[in-house]
Amino acid sequence: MPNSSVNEDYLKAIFYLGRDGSRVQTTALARQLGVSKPSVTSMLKRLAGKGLVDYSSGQGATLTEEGRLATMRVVRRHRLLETFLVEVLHLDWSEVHAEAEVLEHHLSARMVDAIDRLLGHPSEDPHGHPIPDAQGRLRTRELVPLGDLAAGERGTVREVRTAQSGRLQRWKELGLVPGAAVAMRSKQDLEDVMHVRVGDRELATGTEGVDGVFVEREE
Amino acid sequence: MPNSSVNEDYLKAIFYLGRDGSRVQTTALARQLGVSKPSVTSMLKRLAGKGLVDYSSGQGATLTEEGRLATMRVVRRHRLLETFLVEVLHLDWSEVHAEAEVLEHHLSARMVDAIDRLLGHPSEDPHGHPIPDAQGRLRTRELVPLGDLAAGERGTVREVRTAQSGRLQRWKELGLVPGAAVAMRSKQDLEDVMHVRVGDRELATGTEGVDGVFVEREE
DNA sequence: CCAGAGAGTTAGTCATGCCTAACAGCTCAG
DNA sequence: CTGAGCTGTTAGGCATGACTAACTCTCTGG
Repeated sequence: MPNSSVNEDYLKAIFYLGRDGSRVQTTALARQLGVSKPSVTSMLKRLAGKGLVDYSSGQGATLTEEGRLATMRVVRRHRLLETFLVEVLHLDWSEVHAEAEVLEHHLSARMVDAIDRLLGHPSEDPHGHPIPDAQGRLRTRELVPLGDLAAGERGTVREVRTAQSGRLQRWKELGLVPGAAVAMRSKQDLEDVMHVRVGDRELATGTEGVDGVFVEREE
Repeated sequence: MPNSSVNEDYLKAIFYLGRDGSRVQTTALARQLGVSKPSVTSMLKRLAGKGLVDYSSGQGATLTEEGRLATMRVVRRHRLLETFLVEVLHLDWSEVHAEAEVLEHHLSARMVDAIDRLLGHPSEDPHGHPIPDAQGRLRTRELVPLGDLAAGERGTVREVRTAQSGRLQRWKELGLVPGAAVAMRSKQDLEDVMHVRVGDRELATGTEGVDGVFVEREE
């Protein structure tokens, strides 16, 4: 039995919520997926039955190795799709997430290969997320939230993490896209205001406004 | 509620089986869709409840106007997808049907428009099937099965109708593709053998071998 | 110490689609 | 005219994945 669409959504959510190594809580999954807590409990049991997650009542869930591989295949499809939608179909950077979210569950291996080939085997998607390779390996980088830069520090935007198209649109207008050079000018932590140079423009913002923008620190 | 994937498969099947204007039988649908007859009965009731088909017990089913429009939207997505898979992703003519069969249920209006635009608003798919326009209008043509040509008659291949990739592959090798000029040389009806000129090649075949190849008669 | 907030579970339901078993009605061959 | 072979239906069940109601458990604050 291949994984169903819903199935894959749970795996992805467990993957993202458990990135810090912690076990993923029922409530966190319910919130993330927009379903009730009992739905999560019952689904975790089924996923455990399929060998995709480790789960014991009340202790949260983690992916098994098999579950992690299955998740990487979904993430690979998602990120290749986003790249494809932007590069080939010329859809907007800020809109492609929702499309990819649906289609990622329905692409055959043949189509994934064809897209990968057409795009020249890209290593990251338009938002800077690394694309897992066909073996499920995912490149990792040392990134920090833009807001974590100290005054005077410089860096380069590498990833923008959000599923909200409005935020993406704003960041695009501000020049906060992967590759952009940034420099933290000053921070007033008490008022939650920071001044950041983005390319050759100045930006004043609160932490919330750039939450999800990740940069590589300049050495 | 949008139509589910299964839902759309039933509508398509009713559309194709009912092209001749007849009401579509439960058994025919069950065979076409590979499900049991009771499944069909129960689904027809639900489709009738949604106003997509006319159905009364024991009398077969037909599409309502609303059902026909919904079907045209699916057919449009399917045929645009096939064209796209061949033209852009360079998948083989004979393989794309299965892919399109899945994806047709999951394309947003935005993606359909993007594909349509990228392809330059094509009027037919790689197998020669007309693509319904965005308003659900479907061009109709006077086509006859290749095997119906009388000895001496000429024509042009316009559509190849089959979901079997092996048949498509064979026809491609034989040159039986949309646009090909054909001429019926001779027919031995008793032995079910006909000799057809395809482009500049000679082909000897039985009716079965070219069942699904439709031609436009030369005036 | 105990009340309330949260986390998490069980129990019971529902909708969607699928299945088999059983039965009813029609038609046609012998 | 009778039974075999269709057609099609009803009835009852199953898996998936969701829900609400109601419960337990644990932790924390007063």
